[in-house]
Amino acid sequence: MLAPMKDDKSPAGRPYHHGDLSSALIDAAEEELKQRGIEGFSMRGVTKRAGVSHAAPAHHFGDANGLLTALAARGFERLIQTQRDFRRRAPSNARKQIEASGVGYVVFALENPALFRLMFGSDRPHFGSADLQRIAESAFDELVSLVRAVTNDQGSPKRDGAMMIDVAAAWATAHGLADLLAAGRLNTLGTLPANIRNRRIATIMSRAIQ
Amino acid sequence: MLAPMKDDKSPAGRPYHHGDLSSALIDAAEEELKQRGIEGFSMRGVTKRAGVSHAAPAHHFGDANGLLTALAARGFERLIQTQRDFRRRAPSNARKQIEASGVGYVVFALENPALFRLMFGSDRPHFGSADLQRIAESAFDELVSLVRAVTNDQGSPKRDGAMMIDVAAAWATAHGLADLLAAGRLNTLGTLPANIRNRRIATIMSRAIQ
DNA sequence: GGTATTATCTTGACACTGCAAAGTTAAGCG
DNA sequence: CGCTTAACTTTGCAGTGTCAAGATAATACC
Repeated sequence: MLAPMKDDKSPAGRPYHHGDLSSALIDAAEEELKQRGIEGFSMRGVTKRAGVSHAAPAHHFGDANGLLTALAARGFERLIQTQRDFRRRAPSNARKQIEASGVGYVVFALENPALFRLMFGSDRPHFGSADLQRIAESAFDELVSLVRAVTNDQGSPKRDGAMMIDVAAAWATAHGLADLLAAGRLNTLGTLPANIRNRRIATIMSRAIQ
Repeated sequence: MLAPMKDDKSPAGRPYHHGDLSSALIDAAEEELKQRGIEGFSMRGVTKRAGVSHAAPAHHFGDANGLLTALAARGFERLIQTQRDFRRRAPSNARKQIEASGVGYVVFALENPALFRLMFGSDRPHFGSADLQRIAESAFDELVSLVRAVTNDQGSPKRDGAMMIDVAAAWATAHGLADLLAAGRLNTLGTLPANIRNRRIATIMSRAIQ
């Protein structure tokens, strides 16, 4: 007679307890987002990918927006990382650093368009969440310190008001290029080979800080 | 005995044929969009506002995205109009004109944040539609001719490649400011009084064209 | 080790959504 | 008047997010 084989699998072919469902759901959610975009994103699609029931995420994330909040936080981590990668390969002077940071921002958006839109073009993540707020703020803080480094390099540190303009100009330039390119709205620039495109992005970034 | 009173009202209290349902639906859709955002937008909510059955729009717009396409087209018309309004009140020299155009772009986004997001941050409108494509292109063309005017003013007209950089820089700057400010992400700038804020936007715009 | 508790996951139900099909009303036109 | 067609309603269906209740496994405690 057959043993009940209760040791590792349920009759459905998978263990009742997933083990690491929380991060598996974030992975599945990113895949779902990549393939169907925010506007096609569905919780039941995510759970299908992860092979669990449609109500499984509730315990970990509350509702769908809770899962998207965690996904957005992962996005900000990756954005920061991409910017650092580009800065590491750039000359160490402050202006080149901020140009590289802007190029990293745009490259992130091009490599993760749906995630970028979740982070900056959606109301679904809960931006009041402590985790998300902290990581998003730290991305902003890096920008501010880069701008400060530029103005310090120039000998005469600017007043706060003037520096605020530089911060707004730098962020807006990177963000505008990122959003338009990721949406395919700026194809005269977007269809160029990556290295040439990135040089031009750096040129445009350099104008923002004066 | 009662007359069937078939002259003007149905038993539901409204005429069976609306008369101008098409534009009434676009109005209702804009209100729905303003109140619930793209991500809360629902066709049934729109028809409730317009006081018709939930399937009434199908005849005029096909599906929900068809209605959003018409709404996006109205958005581009209003964007162009706002930019023209700001240019009309600005000095006629080319640089001031492009600065004013950028300020108009941002002001439009601040006054119509949900519409702006529909136009630039959504995949739902059918951007291949002839009407929408034409009006969106004409907005882009105005930008290109403004940039050309600047470079012509400077005596030596630039080559196409250089002008393309100026176009990308100007659009990205305006778009980045618009998107970030409308999303409340740039509050050091966004919370200033409108006239001061607009002067700073013009300053940032002026850096984009060199 | 055995039992109670708690965390994790499933099942079922509900209201809402967009869309398609079929029916109803009115308008245009001979 | 009658026919055709446009405009709108009703009905039905599959898919969605969320809630409540149940099932199962891990853990805590004795």
